[in-house]
Amino acid sequence: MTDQQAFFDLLDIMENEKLVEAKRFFALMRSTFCIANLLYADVDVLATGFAIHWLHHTFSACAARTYLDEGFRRIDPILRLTMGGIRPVDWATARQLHPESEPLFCAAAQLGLGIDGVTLPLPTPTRRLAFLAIHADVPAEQWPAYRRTHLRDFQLLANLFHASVLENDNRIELSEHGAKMLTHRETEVLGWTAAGKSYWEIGTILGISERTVRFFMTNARRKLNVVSNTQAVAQAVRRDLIPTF
Amino acid sequence: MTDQQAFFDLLDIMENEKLVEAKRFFALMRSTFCIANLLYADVDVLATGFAIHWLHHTFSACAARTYLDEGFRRIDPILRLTMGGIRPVDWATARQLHPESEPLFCAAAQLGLGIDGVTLPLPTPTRRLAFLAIHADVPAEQWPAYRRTHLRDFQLLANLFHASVLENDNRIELSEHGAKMLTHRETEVLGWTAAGKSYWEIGTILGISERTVRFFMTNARRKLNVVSNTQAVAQAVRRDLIPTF
DNA sequence: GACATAACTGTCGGTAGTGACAGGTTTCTA
DNA sequence: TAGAAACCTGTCACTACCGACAGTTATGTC
Repeated sequence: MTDQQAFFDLLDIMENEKLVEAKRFFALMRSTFCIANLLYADVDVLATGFAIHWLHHTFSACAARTYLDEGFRRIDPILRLTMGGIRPVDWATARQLHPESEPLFCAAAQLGLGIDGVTLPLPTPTRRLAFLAIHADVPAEQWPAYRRTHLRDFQLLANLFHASVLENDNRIELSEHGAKMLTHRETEVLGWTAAGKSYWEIGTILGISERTVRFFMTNARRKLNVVSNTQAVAQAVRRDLIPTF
Repeated sequence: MTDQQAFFDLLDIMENEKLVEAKRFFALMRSTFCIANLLYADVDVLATGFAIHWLHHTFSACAARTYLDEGFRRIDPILRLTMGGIRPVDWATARQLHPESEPLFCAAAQLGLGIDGVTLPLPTPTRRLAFLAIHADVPAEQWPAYRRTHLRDFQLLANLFHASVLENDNRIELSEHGAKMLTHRETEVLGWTAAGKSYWEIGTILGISERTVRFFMTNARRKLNVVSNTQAVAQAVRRDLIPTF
């Protein structure tokens, strides 16, 4: 089987080369398998609005724009299923499970995109979640057999590509580095917030203005590198930064 | 190829059955591939000393005792590499990279265990890390070809088994507290709120409406007898009602 | 004297959270 | 077969939060 040999060649590359560019990986995938399009995204699920760390795809600019403009992200059942588990997500299955997402699939059909594909969740232990979406280029009737044969190939290669991306991601973890100490007032205000007090109440308790309470909370949020008071309190309690009362 | 068919049968089982017991998975793996032993462990990397959540293996009691008694865990280079990345870890490679771990491999040889095997890291987004160690039962000279052929099978099947374990593990959390005050959904929503997510984002993550997220949070607030989400999270973290992430 | 840090205050506009209203389904147990 | 419990959804009115704008004063250290 020459098919087999192509896979093994690709496997050798993915296992032995330190860095494999997305463009190259995608090209190799498309030449090895019957793939129409690929999409790889690395998402920080801790950040607000799912901050995307890393994104590469081979879809047309038109298709990408439609997806974003129509707000399909909000109803995309594939995304939901991908975020919620670690099993491969079949697009057809996702479509069946969420009939409300028909507009998305109709739009995809109009753009000439097939509906046969699979998305592989690629979790990491650091609360980031990546996935590789694979859009097959085979007739619908051949899809089940194609999927069954190549899912294992996709899973392994996706994992190796994901490993390559992570290993070459030089981002510095700011959580430890930027963890400045909180001032007295910041600790105080955080403590009262954890006790369920509103800004106005805390201002009254401490004899300062509501605005100033907000100022301290904003500083605390920045120092803890979080986006909401709730998250700040969760961090502070876990790190034992505020006294229990 | 009957070999192929056996793999596909196993794949069908792993994809379609809700719960696959470790014992059965291991038996199926051993009958499908030339495998001597298997070990699956699910580890909480945040807990002190790597608390093991879930563990199953087919090694002999003697081998397991030797491993523990000799403190091999501390010098086990396979474990290190597994914890530190997401690529498959070859035992031979680990041995080469860490010559100081020779005692471990010598002991393994004395117990009649081969040294050809591979360990697959299986990360989750919740700071837990599992792995499946596969100890091959093929002559050393056949190992490279065997590995190349079946690594993809192992990767996919390991992922599916891991998914099965995770999906069936969520229900036994908090059992130590006896009176489980919060429901599963309430705990889940509280956890995401502590992570700084908005109602809309949580709804997207869990695949439910924003309104329903609000419903769960309202119930959680009432049960915890607090007035704000922030206070609820503070209480929940202090009482260890939500997992740390 | 320049600089850094902590404490403090005001306004505006937008988004997120909150309570109270009123429904629904599924699943399990008495 | 009734009822409880968990899960799920919608709308309205109101309040709280949050980022970005633009400041002041006091206390230190180099």
